[in-house]
Amino acid sequence: MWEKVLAVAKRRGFLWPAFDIYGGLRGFYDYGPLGTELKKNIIEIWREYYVLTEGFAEIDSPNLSPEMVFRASGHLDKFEDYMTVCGECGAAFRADNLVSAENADSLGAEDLWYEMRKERIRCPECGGELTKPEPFNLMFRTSIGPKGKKERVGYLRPETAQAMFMDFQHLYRYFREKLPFGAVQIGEGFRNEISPRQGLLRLREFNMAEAEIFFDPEDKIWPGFERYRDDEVLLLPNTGDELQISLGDAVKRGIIKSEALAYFVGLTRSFLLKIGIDRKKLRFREHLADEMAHYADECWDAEVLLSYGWVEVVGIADRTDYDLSRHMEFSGENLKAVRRYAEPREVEVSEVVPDFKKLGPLFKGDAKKVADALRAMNSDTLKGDVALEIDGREYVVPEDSYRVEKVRKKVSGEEFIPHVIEPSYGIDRILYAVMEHNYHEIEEGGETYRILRLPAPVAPVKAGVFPLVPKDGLDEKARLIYENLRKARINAFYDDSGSIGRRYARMDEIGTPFCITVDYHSLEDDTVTIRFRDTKEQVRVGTDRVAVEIADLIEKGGCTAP
RNA sequence: GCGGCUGUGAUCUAGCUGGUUAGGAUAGGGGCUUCCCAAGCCUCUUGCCCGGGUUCGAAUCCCGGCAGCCGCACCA
Repeated sequence: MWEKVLAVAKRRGFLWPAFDIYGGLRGFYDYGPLGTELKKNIIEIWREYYVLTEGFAEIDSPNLSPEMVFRASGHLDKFEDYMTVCGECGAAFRADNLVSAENADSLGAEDLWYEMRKERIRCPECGGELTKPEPFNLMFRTSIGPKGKKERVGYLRPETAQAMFMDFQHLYRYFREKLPFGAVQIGEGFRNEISPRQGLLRLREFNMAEAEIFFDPEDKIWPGFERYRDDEVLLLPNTGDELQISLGDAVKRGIIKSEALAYFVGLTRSFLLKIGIDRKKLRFREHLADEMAHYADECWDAEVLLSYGWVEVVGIADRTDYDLSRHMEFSGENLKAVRRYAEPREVEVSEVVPDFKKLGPLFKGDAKKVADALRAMNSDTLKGDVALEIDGREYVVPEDSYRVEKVRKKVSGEEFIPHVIEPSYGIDRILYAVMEHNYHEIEEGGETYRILRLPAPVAPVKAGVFPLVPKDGLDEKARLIYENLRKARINAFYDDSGSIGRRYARMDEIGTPFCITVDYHSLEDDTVTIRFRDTKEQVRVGTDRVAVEIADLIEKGGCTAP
């Protein structure tokens, strides 16, 4: 099946293997003119959901990041696996899975190699000799800046998400310090897959659309949940069997842990159906504990049934406070939000008050550093002389150079690290799925007739415009209609070659929902026919009404006569 | 990365026990014809995955690479 879909995609200009004239390279595709348009339309509808409807803020950040970002995000550690290969049968294994040491996954190449030899580990498949473990990271590494001292290690991002965490402070302020809010980013991600396969399903450079929704972990009630509460979804929880259930009930029964997460399951489902995913071939599967990403606490994948089997197209993960905490730790910046009280409260807190009259003479220029360190200590347990270590130097602070005081303070709120829910969409996979789910073959007189039944809003070409025959002024009239459609920002396609049937067929194959034909009748009463892809029905409308009608039909999304 | 199968115009394919200008169909362009669903006629365009070897001569045999499919492994 995918061969057929990809064959049409290639022939008609949706997708081409990249670098084709040099033999191609696995895991890279070019989008042709129709594919680019289709992708654009899918992304535009995604924006309608996330940016226009939800009011989330879209940002756009670099593809290339300095190393520290992925130290903080965990991608460098968690994703640097050590691979060992069998010299006999060629099977590859993760070295840390073979050795019995408890901390195996944190060992380096040398230690793993030592362990492997100590335990006399051989190939679990055939008993052959294994090679020394080699680090393997799925991120593309490069260097930033000129060679030499100023050179820095950089990586192409494996997800767009990190920028939204790093920009948290800006975003928080942008949203007037109110939670929940969301940020989105649409862009490329890069993963150096060992073995890309199956067309668009595993690319090394791919398009993703991600949203990060920041919220107060004590308040996972989601304001707009009503919108999807009664939607029936097919769920596959990690604890039991597949079930059809409304999202409201799924939350009530604890199958999905929060309304917030369930909301994005509902939103995702609505989006996927709108762009043409077959509702019978869509389910949401909960990750098993051991397949969860290092940052996730709960994760539901939207999966679509393709000829390859069930394929993940969207991951909706509860990333908790993992990312913000890590970036706080690695950057030293404060990435917290404030939970404001209705009324500022008076609270009594104990505080360390350094006595500079004593500290000054004692520590001279270091006095301020010492005082800061003192203030940072737990005032409840502080007593007596205090030994401090700052920047490798030891200080002993005598008991009489500070005091602990109870202070009454006005507190207007408390700080906390927001939690994050992340719906992450693989655009390329979705685009392929939309094509496959809408690809139909009809046998007609021994010939195979292909129709791509794309919903009108995603179809790359909205309308074909034809003169029934290219003479007697029919062609001029058709060209005029074509021009008018384009002026109305409707992507139309003019064609006067060959027979009318052939032209309809061409449009059907690329998923064009409507065809407008100028016939001899048009010359008399200034009407033309609109032909509907899915039913081949035709209706007549006035020439001056065409652009409005088509715009209206696209809006409605259907592809049959009204 | 390993193993199996495979690679001929845009697509499907013939040729592949080595031997002239690689044949067909579909698609595509131009023209004729045509009053609504791949009709017909004329005409034209595009190809042996890449590199090396064997040979007088390679699409054909051998080696390597690249790519595709399937299986294994991997997949934050």
